Amino acid sequence: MNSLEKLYWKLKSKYPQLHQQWQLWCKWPKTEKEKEEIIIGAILTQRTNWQNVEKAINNLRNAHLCSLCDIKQVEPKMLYPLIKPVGFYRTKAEYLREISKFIVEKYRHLAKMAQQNLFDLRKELLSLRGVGKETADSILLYALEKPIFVIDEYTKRLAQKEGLSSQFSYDALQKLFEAQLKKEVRLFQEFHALIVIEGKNH
DNA sequence: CACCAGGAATGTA
DNA sequence: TACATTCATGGT
Repeated sequence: MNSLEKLYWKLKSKYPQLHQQWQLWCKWPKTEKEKEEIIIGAILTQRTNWQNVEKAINNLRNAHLCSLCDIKQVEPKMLYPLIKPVGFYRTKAEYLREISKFIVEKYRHLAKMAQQNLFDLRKELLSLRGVGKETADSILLYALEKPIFVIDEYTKRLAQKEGLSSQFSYDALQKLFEAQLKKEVRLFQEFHALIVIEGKNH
């Protein structure tokens, strides 16, 4: 077992059950609707905490605007009051419309989208406004179930603390994780979730 | 009022 | 490619 595998098992035994939010993100299998909510959540969670995202997601659900197809149809302004709790709600409403429009018009639904290869999908996602590496990779891993490791601030901090690498850029860490772990979607999902839980716990 | 919260976009060497 | 700076809001 290498150092990353050891770290995974250490965290897994430390947190035998995932925090509420991560039960959805790591759930298996997911419905198409749940996958769409993951994408919506990935945009909304930027620069805010999950508690606020949950409020917004609930508002969207109650308004029957919690699917990519629905969001694509409505004026972004309709989303303002619903997603207000997450902050940056004007910008995020635009981002949601943009990604929904892109996915629905190009692929129609996520199952179709997931057939596209990882490299092209990542490039497409990164070309959208409001989607950087972390958000793109979160969508790829948790909604499209592609084997790509998500790096975030918690991952960087933990990597430094554990002395896992000499480089801590996004790309360097992603390469490291993917090289030392089996490229299994479930493993990548759960490991990243555990890293965040550990990070928030400190 | 200050600070926090799972970033992204742009500029610079 | 990597690091620094700038931008953008509501909750506590």
